[in-house]
Parts: sequence; structure tokens; C-alpha cells
Amino acid sequence: MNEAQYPIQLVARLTGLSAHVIRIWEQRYRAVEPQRTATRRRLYSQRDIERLNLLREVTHAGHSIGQVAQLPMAQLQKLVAASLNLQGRATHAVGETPAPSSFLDECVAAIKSLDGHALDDALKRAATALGALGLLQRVVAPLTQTLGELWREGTLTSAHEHFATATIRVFLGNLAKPFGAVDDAPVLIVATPAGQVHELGALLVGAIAANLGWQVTYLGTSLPAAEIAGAARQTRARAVALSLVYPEDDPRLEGELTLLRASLPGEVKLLVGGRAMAAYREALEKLGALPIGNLAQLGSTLDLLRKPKSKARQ
Amino acid sequence: MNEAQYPIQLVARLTGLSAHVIRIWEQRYRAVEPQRTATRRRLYSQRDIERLNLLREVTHAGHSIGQVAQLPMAQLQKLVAASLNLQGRATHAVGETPAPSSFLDECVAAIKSLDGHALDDALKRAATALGALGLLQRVVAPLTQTLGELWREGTLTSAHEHFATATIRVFLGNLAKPFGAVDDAPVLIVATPAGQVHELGALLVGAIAANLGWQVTYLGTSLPAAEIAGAARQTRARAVALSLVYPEDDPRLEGELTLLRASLPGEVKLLVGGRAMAAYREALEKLGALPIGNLAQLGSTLDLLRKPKSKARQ
DNA sequence: ATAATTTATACAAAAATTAGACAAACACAG
DNA sequence: CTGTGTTTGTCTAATTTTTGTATAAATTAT
Repeated sequence: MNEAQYPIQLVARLTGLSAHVIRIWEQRYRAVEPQRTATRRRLYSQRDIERLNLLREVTHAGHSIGQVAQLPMAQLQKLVAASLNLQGRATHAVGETPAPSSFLDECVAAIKSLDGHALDDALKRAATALGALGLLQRVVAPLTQTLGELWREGTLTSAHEHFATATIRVFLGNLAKPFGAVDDAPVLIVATPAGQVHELGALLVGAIAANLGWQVTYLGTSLPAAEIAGAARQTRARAVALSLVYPEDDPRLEGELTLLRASLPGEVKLLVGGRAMAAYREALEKLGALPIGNLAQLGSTLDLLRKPKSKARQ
Repeated sequence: MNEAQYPIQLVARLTGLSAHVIRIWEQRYRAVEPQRTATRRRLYSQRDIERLNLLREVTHAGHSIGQVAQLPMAQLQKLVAASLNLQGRATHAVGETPAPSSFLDECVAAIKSLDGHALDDALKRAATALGALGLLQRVVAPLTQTLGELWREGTLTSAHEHFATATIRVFLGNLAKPFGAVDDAPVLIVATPAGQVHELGALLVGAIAANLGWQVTYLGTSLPAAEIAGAARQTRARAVALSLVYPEDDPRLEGELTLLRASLPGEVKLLVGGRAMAAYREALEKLGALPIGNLAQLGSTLDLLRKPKSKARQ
């Protein structure tokens, strides 16, 4: 564990605190007490840096440094999580990444025991540790898959699934409105078409898009094509994103998709993703829909769509 | 258990009270007496904050601070629950009277134009102006009715309804976790039975119950009786609340309700409310379900059920 | 030598404290 | 309805505490 290698200037850059503040916090409150070289130079460890990051968060949230400086890490994390209740802000942590899978396990355990508070708590901590996008890619996305598997094998009932959806929904909903209204942000409609009842994929898309600067209008699940198209026209959306997950063999879905494409203005792009997407690939190709195979692809596709018009408009 | 570290400024933000008021309430009525630092700075605990939140609700409902400031928490919660009765009364303390209907209009307008940001904003302002419970009974509850009417008369499409549900859902979800887990709080399961697809009523119940000190496990819509009963057993719930709104003539629903009652432990109470409740009244009576005709009734019923186990808690 | 760190000290802005004053709203007796 | 005293939220002012930032001299790294 002798990994204390970071000089103060670098720590300052990594934490966003000035070297002055870091020293004074140590001198006055013993907030962190780094190792020293033989000549009394400070050498900070990863843990020290993480602690400083937490302290920055907590003080930024309104706590006084003098009161929180000596609290143990767990307590600090709790305070940060509590402060997230009001302002869903995502912060990118440094290079720690404390076992991303453990967050997943925590979430699964909380869902199994129907403990909403524990689930919310785990998600919050994951959000602070991994940042918004990291949370989505490394916890929520795998979680939806895991839930599907556990459900198929009978470990979880649909009550668990509903419960998890309800809790995660609120969490992602908060994540999806990080920025103040940017009026010139392009609008994205997110929904699942009629017959598709799984919601988490759509929520995921909405949250990611919002974090990429889109103005997301989230419509929820199982919506007829005409409704989606109507909403797109009304909001002058630039694109519509659909998530297809569960019924992989719905004969009516192709008709819905065709109708949707026909009802949408030509310049409105249609993004389609989700586990069940592959089953409808031919139909989607015919319609010129953009297939989204994974979250990375979603990000790059959204970025592509974001540029064209905002340039022309400026 | 050294959990007192919130400085007054932060508490002011969290409770919506000014620091002035918080201090004067302490000086005049000893409403809350926070810990002090060695230099006489106030340090509030989460419990203190919770108490201040309750006091804000109660005074906002029209009680005078001098009369309620010293009441124990349980009593305050009871008053808050009872304040749901004062639905008709419009005016109370201080010259606010911010025309509660205007909030409603704002919300409806935002929903019509599918503007999630505006809707969220209106709800937020209503929440600070009216308090959590005031928001629920004077904005959200009427809103669900208004939406139903507009939908029936064709002004709104189901896209609007989905959109509104999704946004309000997130908002109510946040409202439903007022503060730290109180471990001895009774558990309430909230859901709609299979076939019932309207969610807002259930969300409303969940949010209100959470604000009255229940630990709410929210399961969402259209859940089979066996699943609901399973969740109730697993969480050792004290009661199950169902919301019935849309299909008023579902022949299977009676069977679902009977099955649910039979699958639940005898001591678990069954609360049923919602616009469609009347249509199933006979069946409900036979099952010994507690009918919830309005929000006031919900408050008093929850308060009654709350007592048996927990008695005195500061 | 130049740049970075360390320690100690100083300083100023922000935040919190107490005490007191004041006006609007309210309750109630006449 | 009016007048009176009480309640309650807001405000000011003077003081103390907290906290971030700056300065200076000595020491160390490159």
C-alpha cells in the first residue's frame, strides 16, 4: 500500500482545490495527513485524493469544512449522497473506480430485498464515484441485463422488476435534467412503441441524451406510432429514439414502425436500439432507421445528429 | 451517533425556512434546540431538519407556530395528516395566497406543449409555495383529474398523458423520500392491481404516505395479486394501498382483489381508493378493505394504522 | 539558478451570533 | 365595528468565528 506518489501541485489540479487550501485544511483541521518525504514534502495517496474530492463536494454542498474535515470516508459519502437529493450533479472522480461490479451487486441485493432506500443509496454512491455516464454504462445498463436474466430464471418476480423500474426511473429522471434549459438544444423524443413494455432501456437513452446536451421529451412505454409522431411534430424534435426489449416477435410492431416513419417529418431521424432490435433489423433497414447497438454508438450517433443544424442555425 | 453537522445556512436551504426564522423559532419557542459548537454555532442533525420540515408544513397549513412548536414529532405528523382535511379552505397565514389554480394552469399548459422543463419548474415552485402536502392535494390531485377530463374530451392525446406521468413520476418520487430511513416506520406497499394502468393516483398515495412517516415500497402499475402479496410478505408490510382509476368495469378485477386479500397475512390492511373504486364497492366491502374516498381520508386512515406499533419517538 | 514546497503569519470576506426594533396579521373585549 | 394587546415574520447593527487567500523567509528539487 505504499502508493503515495502525488505531489501537492498535481493533487491541486486533480481535486480542483488550491494547494493553499489543501495545506490549510491539513494544518487547521487535519483533514488529510499525507505521507512525507525525508525532507517533509507531502506525498498524497489515491485515498487522500479521494478524500479531498469528497471534502470538496461536501463543503460545496454547504457544510462547513471545520465540521466535516475529520469525518470518516463513509460518513462523507453519505453526506454527498444526501446532498444529491436536491441537485443531481454528476462529478467525475479521479482514477479510483472502487470495484464497479460491487455497485451492481449492491443494487441487485437491494432489489431482491425490495429495499428502495438501499437501492437509491447505492445508485447515488455509484453516481458520485463513476460520474453520470459511468453510472449509466457500468451500473444501470448491466443492471437491466442482470435483471432480465434473473427474471427469466425465476429468481426475481415481476414485483421485483416493477419495483426496480420504479426506483431507477426516478433516479434516472433526476439524472436527465442536469442542465438549465438550453433553448437551442435539439429535441429528442424517447419512447417505446406500442406493445413494448420494458422501460429501463428508454430511460437510459433519455438520461444519456440529456447529459449530452439534448433536450429530452420522455414519453414512456407502449405508445402508438401516431402519438409519437404527434409529439415529435409538436416539439419540432430532431430525432426519435425507440427502445425495443421484450417482445421479440410482435407481428404488429413492424406495422407500427412503418407507420411511425411515415408519420414523421422526413428530416426527423429515427434511432432504434435495445435487445430486441436485432429481431426487426430488416424492417428497420428498409425504413432507414439508425440502429444503436450499444451505448457508445448511441453517444456518437447523438453527437453526429447534434451538429448539422446547430451550425446552420447559428 | 454523532450526526449533527448541518450549519444553519444549509438547513435553511433544505427546509425552505430562512435562517432568521429558524433562530427565532428556537429563541421564542424552543422549536428545535440544535447542538452547538464550542463557539456557540448551531449544528443541526437530520432529525432536527426533519422536525423543521414538519413544522413548516404544519404552520403552512395554518397552525400557529407558538402552539405547535413544542409538540413531539408524532403529534406533528398527525397534524400534517389532519391538515389534509382543510382542503376547501383557501386562505391562511401571511399574505401568500398564490392562487393555487395558477399553478394548475401552468402545469396544464406545460403538458399541452410537452415542455418537461416548464412542468418541472412549475411543480417545484408550487412545492416551495404550498409545501409538499399542499402541492399534492392542491395541484397534483386536481391535475390528475383535469388530465383525465382533457383526455376524455380529446384535447390531450395519450402521448401527453404519458409525458405528464413520466415527469410527475420523477417529481413525486423525489418528494417521497423526505429523509433518512426511519427504521421503525411501518411499511406500506403501493401498487395498482392487474389491469389498472393509471399510475398517478398510486404515486400520489406513495408520496403522501412517505411524507406522513411511512416507509413506502412502490411497485407501480398492473401487478398480479400474487406478486403484490409476495412483496407485502417479504417487506413485512403493515398495509397495502391500491389505486383504481381507469377500467371501471373489469370483470377480472374482483377476482384479483379477492385473491390478493386471501394471499395477504390477516393483519395486513388493504386500502383501496381512486375514481373507479366506487364501481367495485360491494366486492371491497366483502373483503374488509378500507375505502379511501379522498386524500383527507387517506391521511386519517394512515394515521390510525400507524399507531399500534410505534408510540413515542422524539 | 530557477522553480516548488514548507512553515508561519497576516488579512479580508463570508457566515453566524445576540439583542433589539418594527410592522402586519390576528384575537378578543367592549 | 373599533381599539388594544399579542403573535409572528422580517430587519438592522455590532460582534465574533470561520475560512479562503496572500505574503515572506527558509529549504529542497531539478
